Formats: sequence, structure tokens, C-alpha cells
Amino acid sequence: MLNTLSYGLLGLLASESCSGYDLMLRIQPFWQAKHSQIYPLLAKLEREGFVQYVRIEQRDKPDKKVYSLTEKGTEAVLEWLGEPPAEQSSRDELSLKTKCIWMTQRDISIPLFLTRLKQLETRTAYYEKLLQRIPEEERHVHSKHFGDYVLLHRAISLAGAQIEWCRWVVNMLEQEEELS
Amino acid sequence: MLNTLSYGLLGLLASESCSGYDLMLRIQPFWQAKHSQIYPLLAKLEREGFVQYVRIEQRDKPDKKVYSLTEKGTEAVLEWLGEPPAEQSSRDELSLKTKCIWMTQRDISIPLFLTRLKQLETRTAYYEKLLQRIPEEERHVHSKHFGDYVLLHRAISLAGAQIEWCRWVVNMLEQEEELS
DNA sequence: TGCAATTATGTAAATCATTACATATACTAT
DNA sequence: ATAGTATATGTAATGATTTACATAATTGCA
Repeated sequence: MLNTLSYGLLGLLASESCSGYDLMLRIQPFWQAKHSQIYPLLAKLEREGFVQYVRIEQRDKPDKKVYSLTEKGTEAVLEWLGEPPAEQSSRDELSLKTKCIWMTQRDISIPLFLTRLKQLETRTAYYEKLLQRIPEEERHVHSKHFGDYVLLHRAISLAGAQIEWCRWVVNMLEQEEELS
Repeated sequence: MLNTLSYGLLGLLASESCSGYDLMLRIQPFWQAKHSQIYPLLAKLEREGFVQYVRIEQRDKPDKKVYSLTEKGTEAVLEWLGEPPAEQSSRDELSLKTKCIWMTQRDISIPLFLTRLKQLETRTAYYEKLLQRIPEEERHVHSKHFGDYVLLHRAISLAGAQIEWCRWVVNMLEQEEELS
């Protein structure tokens, strides 16, 4: 039994062999992990026979290790896919702060939600751009990019719901200003 | 400088003094933390003067320590509220598995989303119940429960968006079944 | 020319978080 | 009776994660 991050890395390698650096960038949107966690984990997965690598020399950039799945690695991913998904866990500092807005004045509370709005709008724009890069012919169930396609859809729709929510809260906080 | 969980606990204590056990239950929806993390943290916050406690004897239940904010604790919360919120971070195993659905058959992929649907429906029902418990007169900006009110609204709307998304994905996976 | 950013990999120390161990009372269902 | 659940608090060991330390090539900018 491996941990979730390990399975996530193996899952990414299933669709395309790549370097630890690439894995770090690709897993970011779904599971935050720094390179200092990923490199030792890949080394461990290699020692245990789930992945293998070849060193690739590059002219313009430093050498890299391109990892690929072994048969054992592929089996591990398929076994993992058969198990029910763990509940989603989210950690949002804004939620904790929202529980305290009764303590604050509008000059403190409103900027919290305006900052979040900007974060959400920036991320939405980024997701939209990524979505546009997936051509029509790769948006079907059997495409390797079907997962990316549906995940981007979810990310955009959730961000939209949160943007609406932030505006609703800011509105209420602003209306209160007129009364006080 | 304290960590986010510490500020979250202090923030909860700002609206109502309560036991470590209560804090654990109350912070759960926004920040997952076990009692084994919370009890030592409260002890540390007490040693450092952010909180204080009184031991309360109970007839039908074990004794408890009821924690309350000190002046230093209140100042720390207000300072924390003035800082911009950190970006939301979510960890969802289903996202990682979704990136791999191209590897699977419908009999593996569809149950993943059906399981998530059940999880979301259960949570929505729970949130709806909590929301109903907040009376109209406590849903305004100056109420101590305004935060709970708006957070429940967000949780319900996000769960709704995710339910729709799961159904959309399941539909696509099922339609593919007819063709294969 | 120097400074920052990007690509690329790694280790060490510190902190954060979970699991397991431990205890104790009271209530409820089988 | 006894098993399970809820309340209530704690520690110890392990595992996960972040921050800081380290190196090195290339590109772009001021």
C-alpha cells in the first residue's frame, strides 16, 4: 500500500512518461506537493520497482530523468482505481476567517473577499486557457485527455460558484455599511 | 506567528468559549484535525498566554476544560484577520483518479463517480439541516452566526455544482457503453 | 554586467498531521 | 451481560509536508 501522492504520480506516468519536475507541475492543480517531496518519493518508487528512468541529456537545459511505469507500477494504478475515492478534503483559511467576520469592521472584512475574488478570477482565466487547448477530437471518453477535459470543466464551474458567493457576501457587507 | 490551525481555534473561541472536544467538532467542516493534534496545540497556546481554561465537572459526562481567549489571544485573532487569505488548497483523490479514467472500463470508472455522488448528497442533506437551524434573526451581518450562515450557503452551492458535474461525467461514460 | 526567472535535481531540518495506544464515564441497543 | 456510541482528555510513534539549504545551466531583462 502506497500513499495517495504515490498513486497520483504513478497515475500521471500511466498516460505519459516524464521527469520529476514535470510531475510536480502536473500534479499541482490536484494535489499540492513540492519538489522536495516528489524527488525522494520517485527514488523510493524506483527502488521498489514501480517506476524506472532513463537519464536524458539536453543541450539548452540541465539533464533530466524521464520516469516511466513498470508492469508492477501499472498493476498498482489499476488496483488503486478499483477502490472507492476518499472524501475530498479542503483547507481554506478564508472559511476560518469568515467565522470571525462578526468581530470586524467592513474595512477588514470586505478586502478578504475581494482578495479571494481576484484569486478566483485569475485561476478561472488560467483554466479557460487550458480548456481551449484541448481540441474537440480529444474530448471523448477514450482520449487520454478526457480526464483533463472534465476536470477543467469542474474547476471552472466551482470557481464560478465561489465567485458568485464572494460577490453575494461583499454585497451584504456593503449594504450594512449604509445602515451604520 | 502561529500556524493556521492555531488561528482557527482562537477564532472559534472568540465567538464562544468551549472545550477542546467541541473545538475539534466545530473546526472539522473547515479544517480537518484530529483531537490528538488539537489537545497538545491548546496546551501550547495556554502556555504562551493566548488562551486560558477552567475545569468544569459534569455529572453525566467526564470533566472538561473550557477554554477562553485572553486579551493576547483576541489581539492575535484581529491581527490575523487583517492579513489577506491564503489560497484555498484542496486534496481530492477523485481528481487524481479522474486523470486515469482512460485506462479503465465503465465498470471501474462509473462507480467512482457514483460513490462521490452519495458522499455529496449525504453532506448536502447535513448542511441543509444545519442551515435550517439558523433562525432568520441571526442571518444578518452583525450576528455571531453570520459566518456559519454564509459558509453553509457556500458549502451547499459547491456541493450542488459537484453533483451536477458527477452526473454529467457518469452520463458521458454511460453513453460510451452503448457504442462499445 | 548583474539580477531574476525557468528548468532540473537533490538533501536536511523542522513542522504538521495521522494512527495507534491509553483511560474513564454514561447511555443505548442487542 | 455486553457491545457499541458519544463524551472527554491525553501521549507516543510514525508518516507526510514544508522550509531552507545546495548546485547548475540558460534565457531574458534592465
